[in-house]
Amino acid sequence: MTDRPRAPVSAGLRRDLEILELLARPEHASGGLGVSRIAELLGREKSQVSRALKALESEGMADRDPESLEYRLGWRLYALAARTAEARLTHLAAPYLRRLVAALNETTHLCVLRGSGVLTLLSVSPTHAFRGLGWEGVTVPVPMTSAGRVLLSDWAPDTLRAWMASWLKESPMPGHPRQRPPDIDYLLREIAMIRKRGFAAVDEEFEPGLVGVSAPIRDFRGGIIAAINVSAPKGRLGGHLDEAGRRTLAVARELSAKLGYHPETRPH
Amino acid sequence: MTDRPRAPVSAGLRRDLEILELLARPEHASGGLGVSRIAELLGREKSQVSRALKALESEGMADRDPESLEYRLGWRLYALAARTAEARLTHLAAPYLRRLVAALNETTHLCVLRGSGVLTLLSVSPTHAFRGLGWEGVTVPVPMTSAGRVLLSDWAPDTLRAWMASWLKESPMPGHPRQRPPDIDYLLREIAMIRKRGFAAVDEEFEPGLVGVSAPIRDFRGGIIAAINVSAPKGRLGGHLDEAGRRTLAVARELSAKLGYHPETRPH
DNA sequence: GTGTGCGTTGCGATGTGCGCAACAAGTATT
DNA sequence: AATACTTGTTGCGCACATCGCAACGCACAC
Repeated sequence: MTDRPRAPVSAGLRRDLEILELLARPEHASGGLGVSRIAELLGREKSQVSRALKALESEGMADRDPESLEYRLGWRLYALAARTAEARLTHLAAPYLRRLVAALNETTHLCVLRGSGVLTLLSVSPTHAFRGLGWEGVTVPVPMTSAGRVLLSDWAPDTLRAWMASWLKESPMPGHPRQRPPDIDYLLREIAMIRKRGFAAVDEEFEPGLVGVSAPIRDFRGGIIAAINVSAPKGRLGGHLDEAGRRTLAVARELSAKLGYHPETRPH
Repeated sequence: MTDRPRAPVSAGLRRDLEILELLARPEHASGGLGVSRIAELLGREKSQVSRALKALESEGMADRDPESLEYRLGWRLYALAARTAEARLTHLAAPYLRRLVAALNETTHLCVLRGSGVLTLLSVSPTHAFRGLGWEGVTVPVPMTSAGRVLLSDWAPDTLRAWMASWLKESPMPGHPRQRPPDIDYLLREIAMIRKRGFAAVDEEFEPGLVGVSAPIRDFRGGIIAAINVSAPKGRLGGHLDEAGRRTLAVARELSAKLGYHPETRPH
């Protein structure tokens, strides 16, 4: 307020995205939301929300049910999303994940590093599972998950320390308050092991009773762009976690090859 | 310029979407675009484009390659869309099913793969038929129904074999003891035909006297997420099953487009 | 050296979004 | 029926964010 030297703010964009993010929350996605409720949840003036939503609707970013006057996400968002790099990767990866599911009979995920979290792009579940649906589009903390560690595993140690320090500052563990992140040296040792054997395994570090393995996906440039993850209750997968890791790694290597990766193309 | 009586414009949003739309163009999607080129294509000041893109990037709507300084679409679009795809489907499908009902005068269903069966999310019947209470919430075995076969139809043959094997183990045909599942080679041939002509048809395989056609629904990721099915007594629909299939396919394509599916999103 | 291309930044004038308050329309309460 | 609630939209003045120009930093070419 006093001496902001230059405030490169884009208030409108942030407001619009807050609204869209709210519409995307799973608990609202099915029903839709009205103006007043959105304004209340966001702590904004309903007049602003009304005008913003009208604009969003006229641009196709939100749809409105003419009867109930409730808003939901619009067609244009989906059209745009189809063109992202993530969509292409997801599409290529789907058959590989299905093969892994057929082999292991456990749910598999395709994950990427997004900002300060691990974003799940795609989940594929075996026949006996209730339903995937849970994790797509959701982010989980990086350092406690096998997928997150794999995604960090080609970084230099000092880069990693710096990243981890800033991550700790900005990530107050929303939703998982009891979890404490691992200390950095432990993480570095884990990552060294990941590089050695090619895949990561975690045993109840992220969720009690849950184990998981992950292996990296590389593209033609040689860097890690994504991870394939398998997660399951410890009772089912705990006994043969190592074998699951090797199979995951094998599938990840095939997908990497499909993306143009050659093992000698390692990054600098 | 002179007397805009009331201008409820949201210039910022429009500008941002113009930029995103440009980044989404297939010819740029792989390469990325620089600030000057975007400004030129849009006829805007490059300073504005620079600032707008900085904001978009900070919100995750655009990604920037630090080397080439080129922008492309960001992860957040994908994350927003992925979380709501399912809810959006159930909400959007109803009018399309009704249109199909109006055209064919037969009951139509919206089906998804859930667990080891085909779950019907929504049924729409013509006025003369019994209302409701038909199939919503009910699951039927995958391999004997046209909807089930459609839902499997973008899987690779070996994945399909593995899936089918585990399905046979865990699905003792509850409720339909006299039905024997088709052998796998037959199923593979059927699926090959589905891929070729775009829809599936079954003739009394699931229930004596019952015929049905199904066509796939794809979302912005390109994968099959649901199927539209038309089922009817053979006496009524059997004569023009092929035409019904083509009409179902046409409606399914429209719905897929509404969900953000672009045909060129298909894998090779 | 000077030429081009790129992307970023300072700054004043302009125009847009902000927030209050009034309004319209619908639904429950008496 | 009249009232008191909803919920969503709109008018309007002021403040401030954005626009567009111009200058700048930087890289590369010749």
